[in-house]
Amino acid sequence: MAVNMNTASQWNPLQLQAIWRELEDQVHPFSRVLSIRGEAFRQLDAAAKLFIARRFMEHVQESVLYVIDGNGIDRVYLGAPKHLVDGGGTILRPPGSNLYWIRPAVHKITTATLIAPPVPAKHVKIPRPPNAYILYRKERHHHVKISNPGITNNEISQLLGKAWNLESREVRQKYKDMSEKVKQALLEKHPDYQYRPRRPSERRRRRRNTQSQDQQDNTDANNATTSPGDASASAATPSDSTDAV
DNA sequence: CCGAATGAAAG
DNA sequence: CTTTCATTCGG
Repeated sequence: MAVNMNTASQWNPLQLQAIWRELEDQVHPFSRVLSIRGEAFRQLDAAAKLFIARRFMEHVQESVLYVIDGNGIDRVYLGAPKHLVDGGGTILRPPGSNLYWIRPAVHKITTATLIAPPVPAKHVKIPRPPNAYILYRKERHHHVKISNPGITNNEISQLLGKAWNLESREVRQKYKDMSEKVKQALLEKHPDYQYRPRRPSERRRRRRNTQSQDQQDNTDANNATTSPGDASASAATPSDSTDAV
């Protein structure tokens, strides 16, 4: 496993064909992942792996990856990562190591310990980066709570919200910079991160009314969410009773 | 889950 | 413009 990627394989073309024919038995219209015995895989050099991968790619028409089985079976899989995590599996990459695929946990997980580093899986939810005020509040939360026995979190928010607005631009800028750094660190760790808020529909109904909402109509003080725009959504207001999770 | 603050991001 | 959600944690 050295540097030669583009050099010729130690296997001649005829041998490569033979290796491929054996694996090709697994190929059918619905197979998206190839299974290769660990022992056989270790016989392959870089060029041979590339040869096989390209052949398989002709069938699946997508980028593929070699992934070592992390469930205790001496086996390697070739395919797009998404097919390995579809059923809830996880692909882990211990630092400086190969990729391991962890099965959801069907019957027996014998060698789960093989993969110690808690590298986040593909689809774990990444929390959004905190904004300047959130960092400010987080930093002072404990102190405020200690200083004001019995204070509630909501009151802490009110207190620190006031304090925040009274802070100098320098102080606020300091936290703004911090939030920016936190965000950059997150993007570095998760280059594909994207804030994806759920649609209002798939979450709860009524949200609190903010500034200048005014009392347009006091028939139902509980019903907010009146769009100021037009009459398109006036009558509807679907679901209102049960939202929850 | 909600709320209470602020602000980033998305629609 | 609107809403979600990042922080906190008792209700």
